[in-house]
Amino acid sequence: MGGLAVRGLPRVHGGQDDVWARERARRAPRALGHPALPTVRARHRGLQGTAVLRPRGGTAPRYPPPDRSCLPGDDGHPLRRRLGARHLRPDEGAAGRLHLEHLRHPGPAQPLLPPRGGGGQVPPAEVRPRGRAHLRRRQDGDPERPLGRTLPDHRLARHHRGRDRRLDHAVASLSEGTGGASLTMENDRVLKEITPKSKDHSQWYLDVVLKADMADYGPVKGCMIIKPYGYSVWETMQRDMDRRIKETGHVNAYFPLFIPKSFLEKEQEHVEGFSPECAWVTVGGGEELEEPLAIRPTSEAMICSMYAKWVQSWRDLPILINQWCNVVRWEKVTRPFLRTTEFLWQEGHTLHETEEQAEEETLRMLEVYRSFSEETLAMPVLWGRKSESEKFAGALRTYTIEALMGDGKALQAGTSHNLGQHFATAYGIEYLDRDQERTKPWSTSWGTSTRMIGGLIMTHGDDAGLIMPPKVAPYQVVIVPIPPRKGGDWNEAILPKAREVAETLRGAGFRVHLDDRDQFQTGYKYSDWEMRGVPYRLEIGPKDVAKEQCVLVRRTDRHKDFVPLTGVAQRLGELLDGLQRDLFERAKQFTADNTTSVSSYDDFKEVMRTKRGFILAGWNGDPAVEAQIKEETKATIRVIPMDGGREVPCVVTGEKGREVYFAQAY
RNA sequence: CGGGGAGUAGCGCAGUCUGGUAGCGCACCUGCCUUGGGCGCAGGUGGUCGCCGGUUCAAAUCCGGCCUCCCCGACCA
Repeated sequence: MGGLAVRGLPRVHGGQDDVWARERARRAPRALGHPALPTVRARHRGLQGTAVLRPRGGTAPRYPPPDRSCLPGDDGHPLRRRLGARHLRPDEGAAGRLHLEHLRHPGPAQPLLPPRGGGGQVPPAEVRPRGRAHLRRRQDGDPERPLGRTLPDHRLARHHRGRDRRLDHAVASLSEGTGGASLTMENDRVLKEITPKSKDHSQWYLDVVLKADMADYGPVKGCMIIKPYGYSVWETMQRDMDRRIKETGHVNAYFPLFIPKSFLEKEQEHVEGFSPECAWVTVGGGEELEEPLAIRPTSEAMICSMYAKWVQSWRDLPILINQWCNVVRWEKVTRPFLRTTEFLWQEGHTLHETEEQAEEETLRMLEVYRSFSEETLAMPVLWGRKSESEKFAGALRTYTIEALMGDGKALQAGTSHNLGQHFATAYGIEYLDRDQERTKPWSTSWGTSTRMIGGLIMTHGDDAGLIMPPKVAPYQVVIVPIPPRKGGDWNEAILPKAREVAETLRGAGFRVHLDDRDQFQTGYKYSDWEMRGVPYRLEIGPKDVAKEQCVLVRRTDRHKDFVPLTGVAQRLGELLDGLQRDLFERAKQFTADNTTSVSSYDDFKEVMRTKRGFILAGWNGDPAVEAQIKEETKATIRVIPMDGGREVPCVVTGEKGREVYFAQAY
């Protein structure tokens, strides 16, 4: 967050801290039995409250503090979270009960009002069936009809058949086992509401995205809602990427969403590439527009048009502008984060005097993407050049980073284009150079999007749900206080200690959440936070309080560390660093294990039929051969190594070729 | 855009074949009870059965049309 302070403006999250002071104050009296303030109003007021100016500088926190204003499951948040599928638990025995789970924001720790009816007894209610049936029955005027559910025999039989099938299904899904769950252990009571990765990778991905509360479907195909938990990841990624972009000399700006049709049509190759997926606005203010407006699929057309106006002299160069925005591409097949009709991204657009400078810029940003992906997301990537058929519409050369996903398919996670002078020509960008010659500048563009979140999920997640790399985790640690056995009030001993630990860790700059919901048992909370990928869980119970210690449990393997409370912040920092490293190494190993070098086309096909992954093979440079391989194996050239690749025979024709990476693309 | 599957309560589903009272589990609400890996008991709330039309005394159910979502294939970040 340190880099985002703007001179003369208050820090936004200073205001957030203020919100939290109010929140704590709000909660305190409630525990003593006073009526709670209306949560939503309190929160709302807090958000609008005056931001607090805080001194800049000082010790930079090890991890940026979270924007806690909108995290679900956090105290007082008005949103509730609902979960999906349930499965039969094996140890439920004959009862065959189906289980439920649900999260909500915490209610008061103690009842605010005395129980109704004196001793908490519920007055006897009229016995009625559920649902609406009884209402109609009242109306049918037949007082003799029994209350409760009655069905004609044949319907009753059908009903039982249905229920049996349901139970059979539940039992069957259990006996199929847990696949390759890294967290599976004896007596694991974690319910499987997530399809195992090994069973159906696509379904696993969707389950995780929805149930970990990252996103939800909207009313329009391909337009998802990024929920607070998911958006928090994006914000953290944004902060990190934005810093890297600025460190390399760029500044942010914003260009319009609507692009006149004529603008888009100026670059031939560009418009051909994008017109199939363009959304058009043809009516405004109730009238047909004279010229249709494209909703930006990318902003080259708009930005280059403006650059034409702005650039007169070599002294105006380079222009180094980045923009954070949404774009729309009308996709036929959509998946949350990976391919959505509307998505959020960052697009940089630069102008340079020489080809060398443009190329240097293109490669510099490729390196920014590579380091961001590997250092921040712990997502290892291959990087290199795209083939002609895969390059950006209108570009001279396209470079990319590609990550290998768990199902053996490659994900393009960021691209950087040297646009040559194509766009300068098309949009009439000219300037007087140092020799007083009229000259066209060289342009570049580069982008990364919310798709990276999809890559993040698939790179690290397991059968228990998400695994968040510490650097982008909305919560780096969640504190689960464990109530005392028998009668003890956890308000007295455990919670105060837990709050103290939370404050200590927050003070050390960690993103911390204290899960003090009292309507859920600890086991439920464990599973819940595991599903959402929180890197470390901090347990603190009566035994721990007595020993002045706590337990830090790692998300990946549930390894436990018993840590004295005095050194908990330092230890947590080490553990998070370690986990960030481990996640990267683990993913890197996976990529290495699934990169196969082949010398015959038969081997190529065999690998694509079985394990897939990256295939390193010779290619003679002929687009026809590339197309043939795609046709026959689904694999495309993902990356041509920066040095052009080793000289080896072409895997199809046997002619002289260069070694390139193939894979099936997302 | 082709092939497959699905729209019934917040979620997961039965019921549709054979038209005749809107159901189950969980979630949610209330009270009690529990809490070191998804507690338990009791009582409650909640649904124009995706939309439009048709057949019928009567449609979640039969017929026609439309829409949406998911999965697998051809294009893209």
